[in-house]
Amino acid sequence: MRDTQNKKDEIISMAMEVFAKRGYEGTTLDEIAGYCNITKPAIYYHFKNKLALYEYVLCTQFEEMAKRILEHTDSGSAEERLRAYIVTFGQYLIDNPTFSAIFSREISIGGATLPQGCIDELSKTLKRLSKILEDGVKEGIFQDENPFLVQMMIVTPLSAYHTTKPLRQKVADIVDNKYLTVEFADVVDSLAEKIISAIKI
Amino acid sequence: MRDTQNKKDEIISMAMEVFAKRGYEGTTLDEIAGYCNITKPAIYYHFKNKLALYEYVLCTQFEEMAKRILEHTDSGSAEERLRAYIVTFGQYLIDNPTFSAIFSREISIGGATLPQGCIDELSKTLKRLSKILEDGVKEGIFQDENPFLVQMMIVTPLSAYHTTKPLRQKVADIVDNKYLTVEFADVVDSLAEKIISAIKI
DNA sequence: GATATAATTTACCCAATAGTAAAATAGGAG
DNA sequence: CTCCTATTTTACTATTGGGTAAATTATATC
Repeated sequence: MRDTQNKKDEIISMAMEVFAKRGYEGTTLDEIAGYCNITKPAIYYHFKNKLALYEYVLCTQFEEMAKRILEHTDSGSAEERLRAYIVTFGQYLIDNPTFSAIFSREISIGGATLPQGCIDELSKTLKRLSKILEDGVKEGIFQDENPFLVQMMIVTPLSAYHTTKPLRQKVADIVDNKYLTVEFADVVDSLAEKIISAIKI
Repeated sequence: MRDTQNKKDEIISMAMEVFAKRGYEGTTLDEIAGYCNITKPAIYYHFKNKLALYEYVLCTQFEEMAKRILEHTDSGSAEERLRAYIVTFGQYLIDNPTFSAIFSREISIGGATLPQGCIDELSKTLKRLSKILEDGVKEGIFQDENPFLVQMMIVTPLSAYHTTKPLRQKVADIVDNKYLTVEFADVVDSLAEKIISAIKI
């Protein structure tokens, strides 16, 4: 048999890019197939249908993201773990540049079509964040905060900042030039400090 | 002539709902027409095509939002104006419940397809925010901050929080129940205090 | 009431696209 | 070399959905 795993991986990788750029509805399997130098029915050999491919891509990403966050936030003070939570998420976006568009779009429809697997992974990260915030309160360093809001304050500005580079160029004249050239990694660090200082007692 | 403006307004209103729920690509003109109890070609009498309808809806909303923000942030101390900026945006989402989904989705694709009119309106709000932050620095109460990031810290958590109510229900068991029932207006106030405390000296 | 015009419908066309059936091809095992 | 199975292609179907032309209906004005 031929090396099908490579081709399957290529399909997944290209699918991510196209889904990120065009959204689920705007994506055509022909476009994905084209990037992989295969034809559409070859995709159907590897995946049941378009939705299954999308959900596979989505779940893989959510799993990987949750795994990384949990790994990096399991020890240290509450403040250290909160910082790690934010920075790890930011680093995940850097390492997976197509994820932020897909993630933002799913959030924008309230996760209505998010497969259960993704919701479970999201739950894991939220649970971890809740624990960190709770521990911070016990340590006497954090105020009591709504974890939903803190979660939103972390993931949405970062993924949006990541996707809106072209938009910032278009409104460049409005703002001092020094802010246009900021590295995303610095934005992540800056956000982490702001959030921590916002919830510290 | 019949009262076409009412019907046109109805089309716009229904179009907003459907675009919010399904995204641009996922929206069909037949669905919009159905909600208005008319047929598809009647939409074409009022609008050139699907894109023109979408852009009309989008621009109308962006204009109204920018207008409100500018009106409410033109006097007071930098801190007062920053708080007003955040609260006015939050109130706009409350008053226009379909806007947050549309807005988030546009942000998620980096504003790539955003018509120039919307970019101009967005620029106005960003310019205002930059001015507020600058004034705060002059007043000696704010640190020097990246206005792009502050803008993201305001608009993205609020619009995402607003759209993800169904998602929060799905992960309800993870988090203390008291956080599930928080009113959105309180979330807005809470975010405003956090952002202000984060950038204060 | 007749006429003009505004608004809407019926009946289409056409392109795009998800999905399928069956043939073709490639490569490994015997 | 031959057979078997995995993989992919060719050729197709069916449907959806944006868009249009022309007929139709309603309404205001004279």
